[in-house]
Amino acid sequence: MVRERADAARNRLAVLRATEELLAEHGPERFSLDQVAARAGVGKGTVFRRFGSRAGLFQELLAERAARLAEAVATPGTALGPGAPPRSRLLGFLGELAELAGRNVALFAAHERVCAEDRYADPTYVRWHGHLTALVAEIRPDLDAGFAAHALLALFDGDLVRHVMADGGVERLRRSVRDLAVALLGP
Amino acid sequence: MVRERADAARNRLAVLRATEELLAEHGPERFSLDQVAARAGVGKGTVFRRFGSRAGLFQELLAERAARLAEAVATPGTALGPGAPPRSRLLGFLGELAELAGRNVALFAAHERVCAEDRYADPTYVRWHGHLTALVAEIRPDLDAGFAAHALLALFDGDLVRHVMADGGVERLRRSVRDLAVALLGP
DNA sequence: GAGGAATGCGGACCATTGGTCCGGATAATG
DNA sequence: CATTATCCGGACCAATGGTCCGCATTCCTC
Repeated sequence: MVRERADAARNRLAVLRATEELLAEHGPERFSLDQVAARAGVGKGTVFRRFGSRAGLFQELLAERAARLAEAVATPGTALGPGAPPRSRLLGFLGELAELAGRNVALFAAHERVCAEDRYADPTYVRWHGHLTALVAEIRPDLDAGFAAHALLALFDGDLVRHVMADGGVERLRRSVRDLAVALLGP
Repeated sequence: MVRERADAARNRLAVLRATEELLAEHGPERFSLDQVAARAGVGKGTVFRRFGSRAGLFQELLAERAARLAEAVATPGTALGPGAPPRSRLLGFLGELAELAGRNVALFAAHERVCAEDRYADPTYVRWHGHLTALVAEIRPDLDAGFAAHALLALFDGDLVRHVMADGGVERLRRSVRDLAVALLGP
């Protein structure tokens, strides 16, 4: 693999930053990739060459935002990492997810909307789902773990998060998620 | 209110039937309203005049399919109606919803996709959500009932349903939903 | 059954937008 | 500075949700 050319790197960052800005400005409203390109001071072709499609752009942005969490989950010895008791791993993970969703509502919404076709194809979703499935299977072997994992991830649906946070902020989201998870996992 | 003209009624039915056919044929793939109009033997304008938008079409179709359930839930003295114990009302309702979702996977998926903008605007969703919220509040007053109701409805996400049913059929869906609900409601 | 008003029809038309393409520009290399 | 591989940009394309209006159909009244 040859090194990324300087202009390519510069443009990639410009596009990502422009997307963030537009997400912040437009909130849940949809915006076109023309706008992204214009904001980034770049041609439309560049956006598509880099990210392949609208979906690719948001997937990459989400992956970037989720990187820290992914690392925390994979590092042994930490509160969320392998070795910790599964129950607290799961609750902790959901808490972090709530934090992440709260700080990136617009991104979450855009990402879902764009991945509606087959969300199971998105790497980040798949990773989260796999993680939760394993934990649920360990804690409540009597449940359909895969199904329960999807159900838990559904709690972070962009519209739902926005709706809940509009009246109660991140605090309410975090508490509601936790209560539901506790109820589901049993004592 | 003046009576619906004969040709209007005929065309409305033709469009609904055409939509059903296309849903059955195309499955989860998206199809255009041009196709619907062509299949119905009708002009595109007719489709839009009747239903207002793509969303309106699927909303009306869903409402039609959900009519029987809505009636069951509202009729006192029946298993799901007012007067029955809340817990069995809730579990029964979810069971019926699973049945409905299983028989209309493509419609559920299309409906969600189209209502992604603001699903809380869809009358059917709102009705279901209200019903569940009331029941949850009665059974588990300690939970955030509105949030829990959204979470329960998320179990019928079109893609999730399709995924679960692909390996286990309606039976697995029904069982998984029930297990999760039981776990959530407590003993 | 005839006449006229009200309503509905249909498909040409529009605007938006995701995605493609290629001639020209730019950056790495030596 | 020359060479070459890579990248850029915006014109272009196709699909599609939605609009519009001249014409046809239906319905009501007499």
